[in-house]
Amino acid sequence: MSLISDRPGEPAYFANLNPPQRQAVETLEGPVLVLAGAGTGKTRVLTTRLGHILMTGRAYPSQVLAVTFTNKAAREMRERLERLIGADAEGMWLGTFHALAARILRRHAEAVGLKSNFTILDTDDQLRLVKQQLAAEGIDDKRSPARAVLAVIERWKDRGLTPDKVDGEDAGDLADGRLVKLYGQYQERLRALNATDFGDLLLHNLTIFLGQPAILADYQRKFRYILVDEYQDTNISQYLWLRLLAQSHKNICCVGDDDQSIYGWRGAEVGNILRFEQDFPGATVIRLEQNYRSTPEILNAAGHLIAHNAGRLGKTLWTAGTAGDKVRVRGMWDGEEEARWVADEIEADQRRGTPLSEVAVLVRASFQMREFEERFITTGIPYRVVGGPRFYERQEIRDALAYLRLIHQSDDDLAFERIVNTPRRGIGTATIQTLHMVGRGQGVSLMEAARRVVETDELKPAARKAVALLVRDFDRWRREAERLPHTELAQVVLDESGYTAMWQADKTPEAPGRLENLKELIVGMAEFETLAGFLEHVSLVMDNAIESGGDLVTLMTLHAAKGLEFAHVFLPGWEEGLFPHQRALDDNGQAGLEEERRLAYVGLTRAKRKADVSYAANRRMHGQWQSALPSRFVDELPHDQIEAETAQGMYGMRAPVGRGAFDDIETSSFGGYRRIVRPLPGGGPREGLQIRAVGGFAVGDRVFHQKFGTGTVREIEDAKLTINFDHAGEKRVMDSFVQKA
DNA sequence: AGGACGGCGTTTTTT
DNA sequence: ACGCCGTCCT
Repeated sequence: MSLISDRPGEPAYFANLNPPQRQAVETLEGPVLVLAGAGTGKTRVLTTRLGHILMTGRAYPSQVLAVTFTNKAAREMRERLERLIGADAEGMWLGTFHALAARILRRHAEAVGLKSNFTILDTDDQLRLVKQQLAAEGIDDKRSPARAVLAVIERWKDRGLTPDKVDGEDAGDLADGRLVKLYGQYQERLRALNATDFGDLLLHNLTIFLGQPAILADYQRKFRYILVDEYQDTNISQYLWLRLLAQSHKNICCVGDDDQSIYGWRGAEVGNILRFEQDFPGATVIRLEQNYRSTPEILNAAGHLIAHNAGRLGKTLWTAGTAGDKVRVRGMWDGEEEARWVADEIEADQRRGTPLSEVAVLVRASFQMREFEERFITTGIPYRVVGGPRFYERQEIRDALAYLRLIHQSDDDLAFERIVNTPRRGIGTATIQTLHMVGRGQGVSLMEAARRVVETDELKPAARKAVALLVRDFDRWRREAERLPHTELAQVVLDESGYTAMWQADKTPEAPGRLENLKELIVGMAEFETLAGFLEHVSLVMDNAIESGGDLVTLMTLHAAKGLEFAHVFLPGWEEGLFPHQRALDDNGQAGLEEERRLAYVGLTRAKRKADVSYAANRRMHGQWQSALPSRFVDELPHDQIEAETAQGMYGMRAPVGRGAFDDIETSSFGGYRRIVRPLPGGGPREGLQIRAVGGFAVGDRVFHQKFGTGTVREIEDAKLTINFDHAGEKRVMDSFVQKA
């Protein structure tokens, strides 16, 4: 394809852009916010804009910074850009926030007390570190679990807060008020290990930029154009990083969709996108609202739903496409019936010739997947599950990597601890304790401590011999690393350490698979030139690279579905408590609810032609049958434009939407969203968003439940009744599902 | 050093 | 209900 179009002076890549898309491509100077609704051609705009910058000679590739959130997005952007302009894109700084920050940090590591070969820790390592700290500080790890401590530290890092900037107030009662101190110690430990965690990559960049203006100025000059994808997912650190880099020329273009911000729980700050015009005065805001993906019915349903959110910039998606099917909503008796129904519908799709790869089931929580998998297996519907444990998170892979990390960087105590006695080589806890003492006492790493200890008689002869052997092995491997290609080195290390033999001797059913994975690891290493390059890849690119090709139904969480599209999308489990999830409501109130609603919006907008929402009255959760009401999101769909059905035998179910659902419930508008208020038997409306049940039950009442029969009310907690059923035993049910007997 | 038992949590996930 | 993790006991 020629880059010159029929119209002289008009590059061919402008063809097929609609006016706002074209404006987004051509507005190169100054801050630009592109509000790109779902399915509005965002990726095309991003790549064309990059191509335009390069092809018009406004900057060399090395002067363009293009930031994405995931490796997948970075890869796609690079591929599409290369398709557009070929090799001219080489040398561009295109990558994830973390990869780019790591690249910068390796150049200036000494500025924050690190060596440039620092290790990037994974969650396992971080947790181990925090646990050690809690133990050392004598903090009860029952009351202050390492997970929770780490979560608070990470949220601080997300907000760009170093230990000296944290105010201890928001630590709660975690760690007996010593959390800030713990954070400081944690950072010191990382430095001693010559390691960072993910948050540090950005945080250290900020420290360097703010502490060494000359370095910042270099990067400000270097990156003449900055492009950011999925801006609604950035956290405060990332925002600050971008703002510093863009400060002088302000040629920053952020693309995102506030309505698709679904990662607040891991530090993303939807406020970044909402505040863009204040943060970057004079910004051009461009809305991409023409949707090329979905039918008007789907867009309508999604638009009506998301309009219930208060905090949004506002966008209305439209399509030039022709009418399709209405979005369907179906109420089911239980999760099993729901799964059966979905499977039946998928078989109907199959008969109509819809490829299964165009069908997806999107769930709120992964436990919902089990029921669908079971049904798909019994029905013989081929499916794939997206998500789940990833290659680099497997035990055997982490072990193998620990060996390689330790060869590469012998200060890596966490790697040392991981493999010091794996396979068993007679180095027990007592010996490791001694190594720790020596290491701490002399201010050296465990590997160095081990080396020194074998020269003394601090250890029993057997242990001393084992440690000496280990040190000798690592010394040898480190020497061999100089001359052997890293794939061969890995092979040698796994064999000589006895690690391979350990799994060969293992007779559990998983063992052969683990050996396979180790082989795969070594094959994967071949793509990299150096061990360092490979390790960087592993820590930053924890991808599931394998995209299976077959014609399979996709089963995944709503979160995992962002950015994808399918002809037919099933959205099961739209029940209060599950979706919106109770925890989101409890932990984050109104903001939590709005994020759940955005998640529903993301789900709906994945559908190209058909969307099927469903809810079940009863569901087995945590081993108990739980009853639930249809999600409030069901009621937030445009009643007159959806097709609602309720399965037979739904006694006690609310009337199907579209025919007066919630007609008996008083509703009122509260700050732009609907709040459902219901008079309680013993008092006025209470805080919270629960839907209250009709009719007061009292302890001791005899009641009837469609599924469990008759029973006696034992306990009442809000709308939840604990009932002792005559035959089914004690169950907790929503009061709307029982009637007085 | 390895198994048994008890306690707890059980939304979403990238880098 | 269930699985995972940590501890304790052998």
